Amino acid sequence: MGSAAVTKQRILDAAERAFGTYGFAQTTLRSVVKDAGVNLALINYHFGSKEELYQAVVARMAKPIIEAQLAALNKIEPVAGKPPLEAVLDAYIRPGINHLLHDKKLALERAQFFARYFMEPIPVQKLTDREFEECDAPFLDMLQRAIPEQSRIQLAWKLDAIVLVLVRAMGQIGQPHALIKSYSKADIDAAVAELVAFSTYGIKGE
Amino acid sequence: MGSAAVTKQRILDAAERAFGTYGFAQTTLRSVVKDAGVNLALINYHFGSKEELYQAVVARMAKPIIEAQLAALNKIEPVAGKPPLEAVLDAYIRPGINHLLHDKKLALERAQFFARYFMEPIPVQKLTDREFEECDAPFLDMLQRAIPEQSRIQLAWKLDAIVLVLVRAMGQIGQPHALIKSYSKADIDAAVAELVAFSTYGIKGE
DNA sequence: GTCTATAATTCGATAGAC
DNA sequence: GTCTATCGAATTATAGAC
Repeated sequence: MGSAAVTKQRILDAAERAFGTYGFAQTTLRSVVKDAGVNLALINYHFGSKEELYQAVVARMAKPIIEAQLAALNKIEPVAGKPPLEAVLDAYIRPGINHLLHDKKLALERAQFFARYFMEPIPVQKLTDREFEECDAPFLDMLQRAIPEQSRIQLAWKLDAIVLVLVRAMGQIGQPHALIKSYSKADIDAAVAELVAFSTYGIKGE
Repeated sequence: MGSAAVTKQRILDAAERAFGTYGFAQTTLRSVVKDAGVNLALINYHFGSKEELYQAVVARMAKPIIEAQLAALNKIEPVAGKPPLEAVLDAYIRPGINHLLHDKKLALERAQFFARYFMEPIPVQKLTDREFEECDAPFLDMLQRAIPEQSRIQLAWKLDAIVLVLVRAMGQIGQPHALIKSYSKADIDAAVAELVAFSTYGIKGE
């Protein structure tokens, strides 16, 4: 890999940490280049602007998660003509956690960025509106087949709520009362099971 | 009320709107005074700094909500020696929503501020760490009496998740797929019922 | 208490040398 | 591609008149 590619990656890594910790508005490009060990002007050279840097960080993170989620969704086997609710939620929750936490050295910063990403003010959210959009529709379709008696609006806010809880759980790893106790595979699997159960019964409502 | 008190209130109202819409970092004091119709220098005269203004807004909002939640908690009647889970969650969820949405003219901005408040980066959260702290312990105590078979850590992350979902619901009022469709009492009551059900079954996990 | 005017920083972005 | 140096804009905070 050429030194330019290395520079871009160092900037993206440092930006991920900064945006995840301080949010978009409170992140300064000067702190990013200091952390990355590169020159200030290189951000604008490689990415154009602060907003485009943010979009690049989001895009790099979203791509593998969406691919994993859709792959899991397509593997669901219907039971009695319906996809099992628990399987749909598992396909939604597990790939994101697994991918984000796979590399233990990067897990915390990825989780924190992901948590912060969903909590930006609307003007910042508009910068990356369409990144995860392609994933919501197919999951909502499958949810409606799993629970036809609930409206799409009900399922939509519940799915949104699950993303929130999921993101919250990842952002709090290591803190005293966190759901995910450590980055070990056992703790992660246990947490996923709890999240899927919480979501399944919460959504089913019975 | 003297004109100084009017000025302070106008600043607090405008700050609530701005902080709720743009977050702490992206809110400029210039936009606040423009919205409030007062002079820029009066913010520092009355509140000292941007951070202290933010703390004042949070304190004004938190006080009545906490009082209402604790009052509702104390009214719970045990059934067979245990407080009913649904009653505990109702006492947690309903007072906040009712107080925030009571005044229809202020409901949207209050809800949005409340949603944004929970989603600020850690440096901003530190400014107001202790505001809602006194409310968590008594509710966790009551939850443990309601479901003794679950650990305090399990109940803690689930209660935290419910706050998140609640806050999310309030912050999205009026948007297309929102849980709370309007500020009418009927829509609010319906949403509270759905949230309580979602939380009850999600927490119970069966 | 309220205003005008401005000080003192800080930030994103860029020009131009290498 | 990478660097230094700096511009121009925007911000918080404040000094001083009224």
